[in-house]
Amino acid sequence: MSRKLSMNEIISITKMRGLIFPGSEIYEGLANAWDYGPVGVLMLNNVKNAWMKKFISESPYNVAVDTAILMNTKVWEASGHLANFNDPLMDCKNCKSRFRADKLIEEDMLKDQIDDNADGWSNEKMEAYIADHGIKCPKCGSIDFTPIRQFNLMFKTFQGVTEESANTLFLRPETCQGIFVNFKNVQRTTRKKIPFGIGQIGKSFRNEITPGNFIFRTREFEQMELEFFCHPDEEMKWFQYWRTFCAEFLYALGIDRENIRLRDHAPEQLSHYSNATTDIEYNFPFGMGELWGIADRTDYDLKQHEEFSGKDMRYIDPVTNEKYHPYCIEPSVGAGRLLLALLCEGYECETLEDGSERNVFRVHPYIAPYKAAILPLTKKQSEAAEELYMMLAKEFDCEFDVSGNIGKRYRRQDEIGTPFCVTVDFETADDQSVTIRERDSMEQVRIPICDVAEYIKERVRF
RNA sequence: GCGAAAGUGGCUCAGCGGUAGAGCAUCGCCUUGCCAAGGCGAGGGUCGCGGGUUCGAUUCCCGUCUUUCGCUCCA
Repeated sequence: MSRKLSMNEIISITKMRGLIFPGSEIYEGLANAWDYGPVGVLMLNNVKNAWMKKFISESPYNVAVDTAILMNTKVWEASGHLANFNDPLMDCKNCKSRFRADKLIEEDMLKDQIDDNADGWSNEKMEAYIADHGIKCPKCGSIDFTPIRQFNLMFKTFQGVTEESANTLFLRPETCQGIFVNFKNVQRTTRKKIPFGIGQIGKSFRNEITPGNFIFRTREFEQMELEFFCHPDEEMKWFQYWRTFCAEFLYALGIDRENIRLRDHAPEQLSHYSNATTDIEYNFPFGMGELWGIADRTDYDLKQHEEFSGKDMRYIDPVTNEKYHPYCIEPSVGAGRLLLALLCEGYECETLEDGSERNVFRVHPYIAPYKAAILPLTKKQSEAAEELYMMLAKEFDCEFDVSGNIGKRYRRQDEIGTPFCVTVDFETADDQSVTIRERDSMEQVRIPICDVAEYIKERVRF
């Protein structure tokens, strides 16, 4: 008998066990900011390593980069973020509803059958239009709006010592632009032929209005993105390929197929640059939430950068000499989100045969923060256990714990997902063997000390 | 942004106009012979913050901040 833990229980355990702490906690916190603790950082790194392993190291197609968070502002002009990530918002003072000024104007124009839009208008111009045309609040009908306030989804900062607009920089809202601007560099230096991909793990920043659901949506987050470049004729083939590949990755990590849904966007839902998009959603405790977005970005980005930079972004096929803009398939997943999905999937409260309960984090051993905990049965075995710990710590992340009775220590390890507990007991000195207790089954095997490292390594592979 | 509720040790909470308690957790000693056992002991809180009333405020009042839950917004 077992039940999944609720989000609150997970937040509580992860805080108690040093996985995730609320950000800036001693100063009343900062909404939607979270810090990874000593245990959490191991797990987060393992999530990233798993992605690197499957999407880069083991891939015949892909290579990785790590590009700067701060980029030339022209990048964001080219990508469309300066124009599209910038919403002119105004509130109705009467009913407190919030609207986008440009949308109100466009609706009004539509009503009057004027074929125009408010793109590129200044705030003053939009405010004047709304006043002149007596546009009412669509909600309550009153005409009493606040002035327009710019709400930019990009975090702004300044380079240099003076805060002048000439020095304005933005924290990147997505990592992929660092890849697009380096497309030629990477292709030239790796001599990769199409199709090939460039992956990257890195932080992105979005000034979201929406609150978080724990680490689901944060303003600072880590993306694991692949930009896969292919011939335009093969876009659908590779879109399907990566769509399946990503789903299989999740299943391999132990996520139940029942909790995964692949949702294909309807044509009218697609972004302006996309021919096809699939969201891989996970059944979080708060509902289905997007985990992985797989987008066919066409040749939009390379063409935009070609236009804004004046540099030729085409690929030259060395065999046919065909010159073209490759299409790009982008599977993008949040490291924190994936980790949250694994927490939600793995944390269970299990009722044992004797009626007692244990919290256990059933996670793929590769992701588990510690692969093994080295436990002396009593303090008499401390020295021998410590020796074993020093030996195993060279091979993988281990923990050493002497305090409390053995059962208590097993439970502590269960709560952070340690797959193996290695117990040094009274017989160890005589038979040079130890007991290995497995997390999920709670079963024990006797293994010679010299085989322990190999035994565990074999079982934590991904 | 609106409404509601809540802020007391690491966690869950109790309490009361006279400067704080429990359980769990942590640490130490004893015990320990494989799944949160037991005994003894210890540490840890200016009761979110600011102001007011009062001889005295964790308790009453006002403000403020934060969090949670709804709605709204965003996508």
